[in-house]
Amino acid sequence: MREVALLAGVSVKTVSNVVNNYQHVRPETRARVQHAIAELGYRPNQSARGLRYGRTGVIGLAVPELRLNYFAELADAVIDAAEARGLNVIIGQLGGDRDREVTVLTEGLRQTDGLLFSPERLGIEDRHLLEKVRYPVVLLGERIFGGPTDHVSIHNSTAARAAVEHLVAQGRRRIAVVGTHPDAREGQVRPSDLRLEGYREALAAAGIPRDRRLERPAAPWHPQNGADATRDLLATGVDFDAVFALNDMLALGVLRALGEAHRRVPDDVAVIGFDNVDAGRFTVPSLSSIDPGREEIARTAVDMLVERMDRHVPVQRPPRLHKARFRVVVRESSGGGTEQPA
Amino acid sequence: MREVALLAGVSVKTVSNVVNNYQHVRPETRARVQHAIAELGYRPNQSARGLRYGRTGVIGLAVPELRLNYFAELADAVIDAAEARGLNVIIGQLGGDRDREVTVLTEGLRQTDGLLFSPERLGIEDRHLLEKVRYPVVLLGERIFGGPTDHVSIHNSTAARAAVEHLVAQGRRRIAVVGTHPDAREGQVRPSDLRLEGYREALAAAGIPRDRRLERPAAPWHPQNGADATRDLLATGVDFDAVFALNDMLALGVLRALGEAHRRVPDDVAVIGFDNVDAGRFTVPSLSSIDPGREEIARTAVDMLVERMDRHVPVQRPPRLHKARFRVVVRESSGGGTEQPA
DNA sequence: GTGAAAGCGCTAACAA
DNA sequence: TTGTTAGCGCTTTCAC
Repeated sequence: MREVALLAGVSVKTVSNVVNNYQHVRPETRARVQHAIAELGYRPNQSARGLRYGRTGVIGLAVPELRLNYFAELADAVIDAAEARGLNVIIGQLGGDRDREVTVLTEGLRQTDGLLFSPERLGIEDRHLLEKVRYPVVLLGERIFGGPTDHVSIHNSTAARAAVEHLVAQGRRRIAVVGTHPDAREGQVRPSDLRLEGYREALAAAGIPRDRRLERPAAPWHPQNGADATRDLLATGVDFDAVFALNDMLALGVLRALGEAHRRVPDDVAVIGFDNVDAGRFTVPSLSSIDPGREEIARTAVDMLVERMDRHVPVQRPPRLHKARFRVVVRESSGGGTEQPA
Repeated sequence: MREVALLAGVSVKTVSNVVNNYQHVRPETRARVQHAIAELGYRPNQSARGLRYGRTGVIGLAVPELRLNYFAELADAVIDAAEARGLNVIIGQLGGDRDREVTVLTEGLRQTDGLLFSPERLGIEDRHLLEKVRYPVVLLGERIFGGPTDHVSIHNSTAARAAVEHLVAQGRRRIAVVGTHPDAREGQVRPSDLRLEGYREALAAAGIPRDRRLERPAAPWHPQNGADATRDLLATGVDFDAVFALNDMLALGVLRALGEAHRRVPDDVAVIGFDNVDAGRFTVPSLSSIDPGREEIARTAVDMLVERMDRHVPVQRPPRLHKARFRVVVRESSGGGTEQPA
């Protein structure tokens, strides 16, 4: 910067003014400075700026794994939402490692002003960790509720109920659910429990008796486990005409296992998933699902974080919980077929 | 930091020593400082560190879109490779926007020491842009060759040839290719051209005459376009017993269109893709593909970048081109089926 | 409209 | 083993 000032024959302050688009700089001076900048290939040192401003303009996003479609699509949306506010995003992978989740949460990601945190292992019982965090955090997901931070989540049970109600509306009565986690611990709330709850509510509302043989455990939620659970279900010989997979990855496995067993989808068995990942649009048949409103989640979370990072906010607001709007997306696997195949 | 020093009754330097795990600190002093740190919730200011060190410890990764499986999986691998070297990663999405690619390349991502750059629009003709870049850049992908920076790429034509040779080895003779880009411009080298070249080489080597009706254009490489191209191919009525999709996204669409047309895979038509994205493991039938060695790509690229960022490297090395090892992954869609389905 | 100087938080060099 | 000082590159304040 000093060199630029020297070359342009001005002070560093004027260079700074030009770089920051300060209004009151004579056009001629501005041009001379810009020329010098180009000449020397000067790039402002962002660390120095960050030091001066007290903020880096970078936020962190911590997710389990980027190769899981859901999180890749979430990260995509978060990056775009952050960009719209002039922020960059550092992405950290937690990798299903509890210790790592604790470390990232308590220390934050380097060089960031705040963190969007989507844990996979931490639960309600770790809520106290959030109390101690010294920088702005917005929580994503369903693992922890009632913490001291802002939180963006989805209508798990309501959306699950809507999914099953859709199956019921298609005339299905023997509706299996794949992906339950039977080893519930007291105080733990997991997406699987909430979605199962919605499933049961929908059955009850339709006057369909619950049949525990139709509730199949599968964890973690990967296609392999969805396929295995479906094979188990088929092996029991119990009758069913629909499957609600608790997420789309499971649903991919369900479709696969049904295909292997020559059950036609949706004729013999209707299938609906949860998350509406891109992959579901490309299967044969295409997969019905619940769209959790990823753009809304990303936008809201970034907005909340920005607000918490902003020191100008006079009063510290109490923590907010935002649940994004969801949507039932009907595709071929549940008898829709109106939507363009891909 | 001053406050911590005050509370612990030491100088800021000692606090610094403790924070940086400097060896020669008396255990008792260290404990006192650590206590003060915990007490005050002190977190080192990374901007100040970055300013002092002349580096931020953050690198940038610029890719077209994170929701495209290939790039999500690449980003996953890059983040892990960077983490292994103590670096964080800021991810920028280029979104198929040429101007944005130019901006990101020339300005870099904020707060980063270097950039891994995987453009989608810039081509050979933009090589000169790379000349002007004032910070370490490693190029990823197949769009630009012969530039002044290090470059990590894959054996496009060789791998494509191996894919088609695999189909030939399965006894296929009427092998279609989906995903060509017919509007070649002079001097442009695109992955599609390189892979098509490999396809033709394999046919020639097997003594199979080339049939232009079997070369189907599709762009961009999305499932929808793969499906459309396959439907077109089917509509022409020309005979074929295998399809080489130039990437896996196209292949998903190919599988879909074949399924709709009741062509059995692999019995009637064998299919192989390129990229080996996770999604290919979960289709019915599972998808054969070319594994481009993502871990190797990520590791090599990060290593090269780190080396260029390191001022201790005495001589500036000439630009290097590393082509990662690939692997033909045989799954059900090309008559394999030995690999575990999911 | 432009310049001079102070200081953001940290660590390397040196001193004690 | 610990303390003091200078300065990394920038922007803010206050002169001019």
